[in-house]
Amino acid sequence: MHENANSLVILDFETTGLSPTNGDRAIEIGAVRIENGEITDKFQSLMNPGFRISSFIEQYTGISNQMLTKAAACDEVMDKFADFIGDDNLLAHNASFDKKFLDSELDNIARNYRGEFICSLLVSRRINLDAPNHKLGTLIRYKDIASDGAFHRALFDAEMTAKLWLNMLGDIEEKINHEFVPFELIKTLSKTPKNGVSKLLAAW
DNA sequence: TGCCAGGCCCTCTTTAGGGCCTT
Repeated sequence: MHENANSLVILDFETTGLSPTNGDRAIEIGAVRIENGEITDKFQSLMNPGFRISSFIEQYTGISNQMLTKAAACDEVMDKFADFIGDDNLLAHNASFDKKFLDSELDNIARNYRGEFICSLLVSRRINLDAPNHKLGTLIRYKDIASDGAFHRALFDAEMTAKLWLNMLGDIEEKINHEFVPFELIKTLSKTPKNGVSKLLAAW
């Protein structure tokens, strides 16, 4: 783990599709940094993938081809984003998706990161047992978290994921004998079968 | 031409299939 275990970068990509191995690219990155329970920094940028995006993605995200022609290239934006995340640990909602795009885009420019990825979706499935489902928008409503903006834009989704995360940390804190939730506990929790979660939290 | 993601997790499971999530 890196030096500042209290600092976490919560990120969200908008992309041209689901799979970088099929040629999909990132078109927007949004991220916030939280330290000691507060948002202390943010990053947002559109990026030009070098080809036209589908009308489905234009509609889904509200990001148009016209907006992207004016944006900086992916390589340029991702270089700045690699500086932003530094060595912080990382979190995303369904992290396996954002991780594969982060890895792919950073591979293109020979950049890297040293932080560890954790996933708010995997944690939610273990602690929000009564939620109707674990989509980001559903969980925001389920938790009564105020949201005023457009889902499926990168910075808004990153901000909402951060609020959801802080809310879930509060729930976990109430169940353990710690003043804060250790990163190691989150990693263990993410791999614990649902029926073992109560016992795990009680043991901390 | 025709193909078109993949990790997690449950179950009527493990010699597998399918739903959930992300764009």
